[in-house]
Amino acid sequence: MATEIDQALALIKRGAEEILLEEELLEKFKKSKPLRIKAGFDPTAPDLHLGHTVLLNKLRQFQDLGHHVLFLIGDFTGMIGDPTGKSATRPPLSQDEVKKNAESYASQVFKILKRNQTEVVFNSLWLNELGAAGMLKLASTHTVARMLERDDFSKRYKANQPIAIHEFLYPLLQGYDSVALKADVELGGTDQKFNLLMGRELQKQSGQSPQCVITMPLLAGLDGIQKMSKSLGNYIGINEAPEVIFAKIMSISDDLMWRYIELLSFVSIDEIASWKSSVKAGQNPRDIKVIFAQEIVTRFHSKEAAIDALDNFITRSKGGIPDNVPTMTVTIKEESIEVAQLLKEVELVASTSEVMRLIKGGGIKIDGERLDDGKKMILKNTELVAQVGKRKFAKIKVR
RNA sequence: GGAGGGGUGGCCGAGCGGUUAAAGGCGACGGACUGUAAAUCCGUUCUCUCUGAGUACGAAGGUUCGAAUCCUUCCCCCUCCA
Repeated sequence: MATEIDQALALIKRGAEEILLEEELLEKFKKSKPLRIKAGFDPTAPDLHLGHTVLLNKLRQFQDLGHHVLFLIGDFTGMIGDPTGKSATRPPLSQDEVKKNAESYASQVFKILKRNQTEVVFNSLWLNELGAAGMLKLASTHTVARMLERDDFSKRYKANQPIAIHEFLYPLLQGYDSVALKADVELGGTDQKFNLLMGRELQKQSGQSPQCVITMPLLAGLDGIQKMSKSLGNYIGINEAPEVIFAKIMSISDDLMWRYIELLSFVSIDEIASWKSSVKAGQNPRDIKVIFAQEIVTRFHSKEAAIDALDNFITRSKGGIPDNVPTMTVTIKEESIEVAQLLKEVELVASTSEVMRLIKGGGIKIDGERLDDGKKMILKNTELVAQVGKRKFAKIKVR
């Protein structure tokens, strides 16, 4: 019996940054009844990327151990916007929008989580009830000095950056969520540590046994510097096309590659260690990336898609045009259209000015031929394959 | 409420009446090299009907032949005092 719990603990510990307090978690496991595992998410339109899956995978592990996941959508706290990072106050979303976004979450999240062990909850349910009086009572439990202990706040304070009063309320509300949900465990990124601990304190104050806090490392974005996020454009989305996911993984730097593998791969720790030693012995790290890219594409698409993506990748690296480039159809009124205009039309580039620039640098090819004139006219009823840079391709039909 | 400092292109940051689409750095993008890695080198970096034109330095007005640069009002941020 003891060994089973030890195994469970080991599983949960893998990849986790920190567990507070581990002994308490062990105690909770020993009670051998399903625990309530909480994790909070933004109510904004979700476009899940690999960074989110670090956390989701961990939730899934809890489910595999028989526990119950409380998937919290912060539709109330979303009005504040978590001050972590740079987000400011956001306009509140309408009920319809929240509902739509929740559905969108469901369609993505259940690629990882088990439906029957997941409960989707909205914090507006209890936070709307809290009222001004409740809010004041909550706010009175902590001091400004305590709030300034939070790394993010103190940095901004020292740097003379503004901190709005309501931002102080965010951690309190998130903590109150744990009270309302009677959470046993809360998961979050390392940047959430302060907020997660707030939950413990508030639970203690209201006589509950405090939740355990598990922080997961933040997955670095493709730039290797900032955390992965959609707004920074350094992400790999789980809904992206197989070839795109594959290509993005291949472009990860060698140093960063190992962090991705450690946080995202399901292969055993021993296996990863053997990869590392073979690279050390001279194997091309690219080969490891291929294996890893296959695993990820398989997870979110299929085995076949992963094989195709690899073929695609090989073709491209030889300078060829891959088989399955996306096809776009452009309908024009005139008899012909300028290439520059056309490329902008299909959103291969952001502006015609950009086309002109790229042409000067030799970055655009049409049907494999380098383009040197942005004003070249393309006639109606023609088809061509356009390439922008090394990675962007499109088959364009002009009608 | 009072005193002072500040708001420049994705970011940082020069410029403080004309030669400024705005130095420099970072980032980003393209090219070469390569393993679509790193490093390095070269080029680009507001838009458009692109060897020309139009918009741009918090917002709106004004002074001037000419303003990011001077004046007025407004908005926002920071510091100190109350």
